[in-house]
Amino acid sequence: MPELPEVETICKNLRYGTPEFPSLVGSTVDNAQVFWARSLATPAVGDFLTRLPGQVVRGIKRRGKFIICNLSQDALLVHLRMSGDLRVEAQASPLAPHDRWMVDFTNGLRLVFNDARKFGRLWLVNDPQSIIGGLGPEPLDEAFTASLLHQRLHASRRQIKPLLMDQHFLAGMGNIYTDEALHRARLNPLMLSSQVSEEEASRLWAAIRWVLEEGIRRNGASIDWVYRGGGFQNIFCVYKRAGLACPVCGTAIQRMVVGQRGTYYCPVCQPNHRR
DNA sequence: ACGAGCGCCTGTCGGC
DNA sequence: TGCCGACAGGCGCTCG
Repeated sequence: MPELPEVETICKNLRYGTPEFPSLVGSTVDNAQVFWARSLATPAVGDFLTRLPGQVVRGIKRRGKFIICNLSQDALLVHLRMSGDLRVEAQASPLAPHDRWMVDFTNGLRLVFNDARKFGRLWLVNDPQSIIGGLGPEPLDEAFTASLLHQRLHASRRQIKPLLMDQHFLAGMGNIYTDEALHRARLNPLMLSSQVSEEEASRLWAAIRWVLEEGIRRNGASIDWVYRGGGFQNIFCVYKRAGLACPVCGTAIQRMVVGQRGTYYCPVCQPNHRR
């Protein structure tokens, strides 16, 4: 579910606070509770519960789709996967269905992880690199240039869509933003990465940056019952729009399956010339 | 070095 | 109304 812009939005709320709650930064952990043990990837629950109390939140950042909460000793890493969500609230608030774990702070704040599908994961580690070390470039970093993208595309011969969604190739793209970026760049999702020209790579680079930046500007996309408040879904060109008119040319958007994922594209704007 | 299939889970929606 | 399959923002595994 959440892709880079949704994760960034959640991160910002934790880091800077919201109208309702202040930033988590500076808070000291009082205690933690785990309601669904499999949400915790590492360490074992007992370790987790004893290591956390007393640690202070030093900072909160994002890498790809990971939320990294730097503590005085360790780092807390959260991956939301398909349906995960993090919220801050007062400790008097009632728990909600699907709450999987929570951390209470000595200042009365509570961080809660809600995850209907139970795919989300949490790690408490000394070295975050052990978890996120294999991630590809950060798409909004200055270091991620059009020529780097072109070069990396030519390093493999894969269908472009699954490659863009491979977190080792590029960190943060998911199903929605990939479909939107490919449409904006006028590239067919099945196109082989090694056949993307320099000009096409340049278009794709600009499209990736645009959809991610616009997604962040609009606080992500709200699709289901989670991630309320985002607005990116209002400007989808292709995603979940099968049968509707392409906003560029008016042709009916089509759906196909690529790499086991529902894939939306315009057959006219994104023709499949080469395979 | 690839892609396909599947497991992990719960909820929603459309068709019959 | 109720049941049943398809599908959903992700990712790691095995198997050709």
